[in-house]
Amino acid sequence: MSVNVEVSEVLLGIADLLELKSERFKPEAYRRAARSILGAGEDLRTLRQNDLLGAIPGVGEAIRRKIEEYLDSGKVEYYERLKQEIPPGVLALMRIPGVGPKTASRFYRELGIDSPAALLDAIGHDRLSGVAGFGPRKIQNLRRDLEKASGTVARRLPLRTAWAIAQGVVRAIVAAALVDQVEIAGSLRRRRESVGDIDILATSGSPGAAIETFAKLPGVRQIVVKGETKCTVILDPGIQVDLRVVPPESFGAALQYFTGSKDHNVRLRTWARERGLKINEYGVLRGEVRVAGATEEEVYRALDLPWIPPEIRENQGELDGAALGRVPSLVNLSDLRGELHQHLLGSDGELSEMAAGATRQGLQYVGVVLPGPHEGTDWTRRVRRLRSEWPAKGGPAAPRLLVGYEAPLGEIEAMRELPPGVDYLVGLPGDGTPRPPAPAPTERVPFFPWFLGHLRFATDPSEPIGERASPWIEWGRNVGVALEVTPDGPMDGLDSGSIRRAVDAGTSLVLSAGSKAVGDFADLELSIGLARRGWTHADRILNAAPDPASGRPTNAR
DNA sequence: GCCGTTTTCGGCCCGACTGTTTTCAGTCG
Ligand SMILES: Nc1nc2c(ncn2[C@H]2C[C@H](O)[C@@H](COP(=O)(O)OP(=O)(O)OP(=O)(O)O)O2)c(=O)[nH]1
Ligand SMILES: [Mg+2]
Ligand SMILES: [Mg+2]
Repeated sequence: MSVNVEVSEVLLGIADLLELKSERFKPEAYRRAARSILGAGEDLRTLRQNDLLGAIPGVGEAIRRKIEEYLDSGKVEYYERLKQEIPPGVLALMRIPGVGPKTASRFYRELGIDSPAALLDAIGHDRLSGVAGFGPRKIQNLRRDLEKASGTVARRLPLRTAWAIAQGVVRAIVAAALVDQVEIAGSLRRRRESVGDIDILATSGSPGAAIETFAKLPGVRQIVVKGETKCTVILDPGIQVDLRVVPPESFGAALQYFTGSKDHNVRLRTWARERGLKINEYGVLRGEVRVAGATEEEVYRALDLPWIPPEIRENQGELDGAALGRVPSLVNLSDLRGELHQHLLGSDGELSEMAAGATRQGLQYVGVVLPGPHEGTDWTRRVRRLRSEWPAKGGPAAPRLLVGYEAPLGEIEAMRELPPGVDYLVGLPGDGTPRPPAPAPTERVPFFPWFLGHLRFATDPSEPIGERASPWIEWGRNVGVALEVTPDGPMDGLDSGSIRRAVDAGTSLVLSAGSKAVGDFADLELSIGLARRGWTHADRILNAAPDPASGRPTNAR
């Protein structure tokens, strides 16, 4: 587990314990610091070396000291002391839906209940009925959730999985024809590598009917909450989906609210308040008068801010930049000229499908990557056939074919010339490869265009990707090789923190579609999103260039 | 505990939904 995750968990634990002690403001301060550390995208040890721990938003003197204590000793004394005061099972009570610090501490203090199992037992023995504030509905809901939740852990979903499910839900909502505008919001719109739930915003002339329809969608296992403007359901695989419905004139304000992040929202709302304005999901208000709300641009403009791309709304400096009129210019889907990591499956007509898919996506070239061996007549035949069967005669719009050769990194590194018919190389470091080879002396490095592909720095989601990616990023810059970004996450390819470090270091990137079907380039949108989260400009991206295989070094030195 | 587009001290975002209440606390987004 990365040290950032470990420290975040300690801080969240402190927050829970303080909240059980009815402490005000401190719990939120610890939670904000924890979120900020996760979103920082830089290893805490590195930040500490550069004396930058205090630069993390929400980390001040006291939390900085606790982080240092953890880095030095693996423990935080304050946390250990707090834990002595409250049994661990009481914290587990707070994970039950609808049970917060107030309820959990009442269970413990008034009824001696110190774990979810003890709660279920108490309900079984009817010890809750008659206790003030616990009516039959609450008891019934608790029983249901306790029986259901035993053994299950709340898990976050990989971006790509959530994206596919969300598309399906959106299609179903649109098909029901009760909504006008629909947009995916929340962490999915911000393209976080993993998301806790799926958030969807809609406008509708008949919000009540829209919500009823949503709650009855096929695959809905449980309706968690359902009201006039919002509905939360659990889908069959145990995935939570939040739908929020607002009137059209509030769409922009609601999208801004529902996209988050929470810390971005809170900061924005605080700025508004300081200017005598109020921001909520219905608009920006001066007194009773709404001065903005239909579009996000309006909302930000009401605070004299430029629109901020969703992918960087993490309160990690984007607001301070925007206040100075500075918003980074990020790579767009339309900047991509091609895709460099397609494989052949051997199916009939796959090349025309691939070319057609590329054309639909507006791509000018497609790189088909062949595995070895690259010698002998067999290889020559494969390449010749590929080139001759590529539908080049499809008119001026037809994408060009590039041919790549992929092999284990050691083989690629040792190559002194490109195999016959090949335009570029793809080096495969292998799963979990901890360190790159020593950089070759400059004069021995031929300037072939190439990149590192199929990156898998972790073989388990708990492993620290960012930490393992760092030496490769540096190596990539020094050797002049790009690193691949795929939409798969969070274990494959680069995470956005690593991407941001790569951008800062001057390492180039290749954005791939991770195609699961021939000619399917749609998930390039997710790779773009990850690159945007890493504050990437188009000039850092190899396949945003008109001719990525021109033979130039892939990086400016 | 953190922080500064009038504060280095005094504030700390704002609203929906539920269950229980006879007017709102708690939880969640
Ligand atoms: N103003 C404000 N907005 C919030 C708050 N909590 C959540 N939001 C907004 C911003 C979030 O991005 C959005 C959706 O909430 P979620 O809990 O689903 O969070 P998010 O999607 O960002 O992350 P997730 O991956 O779901 O954990 O609602 C809050 O306390 N205040
Ligand atoms: Mg969410
Ligand atoms: Mg949500």
